[in-house]
Amino acid sequence: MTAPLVTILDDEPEIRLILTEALAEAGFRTQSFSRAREFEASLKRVTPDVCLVDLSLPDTDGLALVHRLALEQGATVIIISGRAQVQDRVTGLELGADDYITKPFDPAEVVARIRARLRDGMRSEVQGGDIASFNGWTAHFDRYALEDESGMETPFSHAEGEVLRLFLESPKRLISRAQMQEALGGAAGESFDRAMDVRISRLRTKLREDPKNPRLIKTIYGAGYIFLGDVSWR
Amino acid sequence: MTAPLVTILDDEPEIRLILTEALAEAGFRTQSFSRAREFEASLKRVTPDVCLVDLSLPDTDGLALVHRLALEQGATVIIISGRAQVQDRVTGLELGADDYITKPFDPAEVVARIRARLRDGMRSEVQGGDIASFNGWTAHFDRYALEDESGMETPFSHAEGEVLRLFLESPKRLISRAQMQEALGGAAGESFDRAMDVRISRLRTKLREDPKNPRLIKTIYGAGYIFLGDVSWR
DNA sequence: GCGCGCTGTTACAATTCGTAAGAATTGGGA
DNA sequence: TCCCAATTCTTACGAATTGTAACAGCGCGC
Repeated sequence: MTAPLVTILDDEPEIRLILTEALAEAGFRTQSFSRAREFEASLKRVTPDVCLVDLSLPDTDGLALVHRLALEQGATVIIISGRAQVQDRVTGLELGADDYITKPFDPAEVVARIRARLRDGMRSEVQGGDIASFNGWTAHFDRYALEDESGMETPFSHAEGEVLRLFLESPKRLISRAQMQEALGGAAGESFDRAMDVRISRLRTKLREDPKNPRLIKTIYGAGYIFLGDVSWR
Repeated sequence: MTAPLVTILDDEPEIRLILTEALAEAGFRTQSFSRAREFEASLKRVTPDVCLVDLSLPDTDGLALVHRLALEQGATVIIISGRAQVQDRVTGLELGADDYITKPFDPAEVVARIRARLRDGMRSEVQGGDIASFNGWTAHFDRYALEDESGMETPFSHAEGEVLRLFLESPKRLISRAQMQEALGGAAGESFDRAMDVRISRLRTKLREDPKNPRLIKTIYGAGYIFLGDVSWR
């Protein structure tokens, strides 16, 4: 799978530089343009996944460009503009832009917003199911099954999956009982806390833990639990 | 076509009021909630097109809620928060939110951003034909038949087709029982819900699912169903 | 009218998951 | 070291949820 392509259209060289660097670091391919004419010409050759467009361009009406891109070409457009008035933002968005970021901006936020746009392009596509491996096991959350080293699968229930996911999301870190209740949606204070023990117990069984000597799910007496194991998500 | 449904989750009554009015004026249907618990309960009945969520809720960790909504339920989430730091915005977006608006906000901008989200929901819905393929099967809705890998066809009924289409239109996403009733035109509350089980059971048979270990139509106890399988429409 | 397939209803089996209760473990203090 | 109370584990049980077979009503074509 090739990296997503992001184009930058801005007449200030400094902005182009900052964005190019930040995007490259985030793993995107980039192309940058200082003039709308060149940019539009390039569209005949490639289709960027996201277009960053500055509105205040010397050679074109930025809004008209956005409109062409977004509504006619169906491109994903994020406006980056120095104009911060609400009215500007509203018109930009109404004209078809997918997002509107005002200068000065933080590159990290730009990256996060680009990712958000790419995500909902993905949503209908083959979303890479969440799969995590640890110590010989592979947890397939998409199909609710735990895979053995030998390839044998043991199904797990929704409730068990919630616990397992919580562990795999914070391995080698103490997870207090309260945090777990919170994450599992249980209203705190109730007698629900005993149910949590049972969930963990059942999960341990499926992971074939030795009760005397658990290797993956450790109990910290009086504090909570800690999941050991080297997790890698895919 | 009914107006899009936007839900508001915020503990400040004033904010709810402002948003409700602005959204109603913009032509949306709205539902507002002050507590996460109620909100999540309502999701079992309806599927909002966009969820506005305030992060600073008294009864839940807002970010965890956003994560559940966005990644597990596949909902479109816009965070509305008083926290304006770049770091907050980035984490919110990384966790799956589609947009992040900081207070104080202008209702007009909120409306514009909601519209932007709805637009790209449309974009992927322009799927054409009446034929869908998934995991070796091909469903021909035009002639009510399921085609095997080997080309063998099994006819399916109208009722079975409704269920199958619903699944194929939202693969890898939880579909609650209530949503399914809604989509299948069943008046809720009646004993019709058992009929739905039967439809699904029959569909499973035609898909030759192993009752002990279904691979395509998974049951999420207490929540609904989820269709795994990589769907492509033609 | 008759037969056939579709679909909802009912009844009962299977599964999930929280609760309760007793057993086991832990850690502190005598 | 030994004992006790707090905490945690495990098992059994039961309520709620879900699966599915069997049956019945309906509509349609012949």
